[in-house]
Amino acid sequence: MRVSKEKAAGNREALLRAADRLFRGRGIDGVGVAEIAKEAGLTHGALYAHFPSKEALAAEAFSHGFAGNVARTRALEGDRPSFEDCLGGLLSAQMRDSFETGCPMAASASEVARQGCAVSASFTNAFEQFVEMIEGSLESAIPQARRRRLAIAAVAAEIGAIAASRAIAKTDSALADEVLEAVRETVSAAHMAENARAG
Amino acid sequence: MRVSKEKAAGNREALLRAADRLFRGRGIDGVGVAEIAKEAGLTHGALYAHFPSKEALAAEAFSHGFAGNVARTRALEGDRPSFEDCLGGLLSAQMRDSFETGCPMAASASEVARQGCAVSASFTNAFEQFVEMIEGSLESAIPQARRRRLAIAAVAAEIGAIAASRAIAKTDSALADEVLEAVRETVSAAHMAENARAG
DNA sequence: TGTACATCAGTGAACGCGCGTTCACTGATGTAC
DNA sequence: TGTACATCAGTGAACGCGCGTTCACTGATGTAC
Repeated sequence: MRVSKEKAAGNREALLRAADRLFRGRGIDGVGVAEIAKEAGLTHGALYAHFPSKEALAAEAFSHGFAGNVARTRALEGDRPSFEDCLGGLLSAQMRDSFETGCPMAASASEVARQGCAVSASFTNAFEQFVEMIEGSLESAIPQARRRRLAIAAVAAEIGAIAASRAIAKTDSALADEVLEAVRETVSAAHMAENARAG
Repeated sequence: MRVSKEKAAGNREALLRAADRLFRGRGIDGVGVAEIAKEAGLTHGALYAHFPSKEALAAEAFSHGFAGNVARTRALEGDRPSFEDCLGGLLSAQMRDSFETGCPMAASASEVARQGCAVSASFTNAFEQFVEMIEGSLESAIPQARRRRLAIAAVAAEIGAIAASRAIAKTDSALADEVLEAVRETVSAAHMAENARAG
């Protein structure tokens, strides 16, 4: 039966949150639309009143989830965290172990490459936003082009480090921790080199 | 009907090659056992004479494919490529665009985190081998612990860079290229800093 | 404000399909005599 | 070397199941009068 506009908007939001959580935890191919709808307190048919297809839902859920992570990070780290603070927050065991709230890009990077354009566009958009956020934490003495380069590398390295650390953790937790630390230290070293160069 | 031992071994090999190729291209969840068997010239039932389950096949296919990539890389780059040669070969548009022969770790990093122990163990093993290979390209003036750290970071960054670049390529090919270059330059900068430090 | 009615979010059965795995069977291979 | 037979790689039908999507229907909501 028909529900109020407010209720419908709330249901849509619930679908996005459920999809985001489940997709991060088990992958887009690993979760069915029925389970998403059930978690949102609906039946699967209702999902198609809000989204034309599972892929469209995935694309929107990714954007939605990423925006949530950005907001949470901002609240946690304040207005102007240092570059090293960012690295520390992103490349932590906590970020690795929280599948459903951790970095959505690391959770789905290799999967997105096989999805359609809508999902790729959401990923790209999130990547750009993420880069700008990291770029903002870099000292203005470093030329802009070099800030951007370092920020891009930091984001890409973070994605690889978290994804690899997660894949390894089930087998060798010491190595999984080592991966996070190695990337943290190495990106930080590149940062210091840029600072030294900038004088 | 029964086939000769040689033929059976050949069929097993064909199954591994087909599984490796298809899993890299479309993900483990994205390919069915029937298609793998068909590509190997068999029916799906035969697969279970060689592997106890799809997951076991995935784990072995991953190891098999990774070993193939290592052999191919060795043949291409000779005995002692420089660290920068390694980076250039790994972080190239060619490596990004060849889904089925490119880096298997980048192709499945975020997926492996959700698979069982067997797949995780294969991934971990490959990661370690990869790190040792990169470590071998570093100057011996750098202390061993620092060589290892840099090698781990390079491998993790490579995985993230290729996976992200693939995810982005469908939407923004310029940014996809920028990612590869940024990681190449940044890891190279960290390498130079280590060399300078080592004197 | 009260009434009649069009709208449409949500339901749940049904669609065709492919999934991973099992199993009775086949028949060439490999072995024991 | 020749023969009888056990082995087992491979076949293909069948298992139960969940998938994404569609659709006739329901009934509360929102609107027009």
